Amino acid sequence: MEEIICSANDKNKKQIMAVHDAMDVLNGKWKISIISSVCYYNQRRFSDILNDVQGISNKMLSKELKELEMNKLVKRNVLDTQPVTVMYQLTEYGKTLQTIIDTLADWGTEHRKVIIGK
Amino acid sequence: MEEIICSANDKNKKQIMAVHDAMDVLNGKWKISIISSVCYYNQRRFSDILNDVQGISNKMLSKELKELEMNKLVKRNVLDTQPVTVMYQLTEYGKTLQTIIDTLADWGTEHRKVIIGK
DNA sequence: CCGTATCCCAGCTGATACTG
DNA sequence: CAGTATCAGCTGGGATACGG
Repeated sequence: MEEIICSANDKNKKQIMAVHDAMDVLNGKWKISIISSVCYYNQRRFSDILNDVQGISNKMLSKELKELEMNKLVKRNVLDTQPVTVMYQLTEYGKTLQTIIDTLADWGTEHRKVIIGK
Repeated sequence: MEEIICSANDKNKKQIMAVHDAMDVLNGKWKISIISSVCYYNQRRFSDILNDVQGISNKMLSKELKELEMNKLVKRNVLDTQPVTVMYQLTEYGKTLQTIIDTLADWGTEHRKVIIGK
């Protein structure tokens, strides 16, 4: 009986650690919003993301994108145009975040109704 | 045809806004980790959460819990013991976050494998 | 045990301006 | 367009100590 309780606790700890591991990569005020922009549009330019993510500055966007690149979640593509066009998209690995983003979008949609209802 | 593209874009915008709305409540370095602790244990004491959420200080935990209370995601229960015991649990509304937490835990579990694999 | 109070600093962040 | 540079303010967050 005690072992069951114990193993149940261990499982909880693991779940909590797993959430922590996920948040390690998704930390920062803007990261998840940026990912959602890139994710829903498949491809997205710097200035577009700047518009999508309400309130972010170019400095922060630049910084957060770099971190996402370092974590192999986002890929940067420079197109040979004049002036330069830069496209951001999710890497294959980044696409595994889709479920998380969708779940957040669903909850956010419902949450908005609750808030507006007040 | 153009209308389809346009409405598709509108849909993307809405999704991005929805994610943004969700993150509005889940902002802060620790909030999601705290919720996962309270959520997986159903009930959790202040000092337990302090242990679960690796790296958080009592000051930050106190502050974040207050914000979660204000947003009606977490409920605070004071038990009449000596010394006082305080239990935190998710409200009914907070429980609607379960799917998000689970999704994050799943991704985090896989992500950990990838990282350790390196 | 469950916090609050105080001190204090690194780094996050916004604003503005500037470059290729 | 896609950033970088610089300045300056604010806040997140640690350490420590204390109160109910």
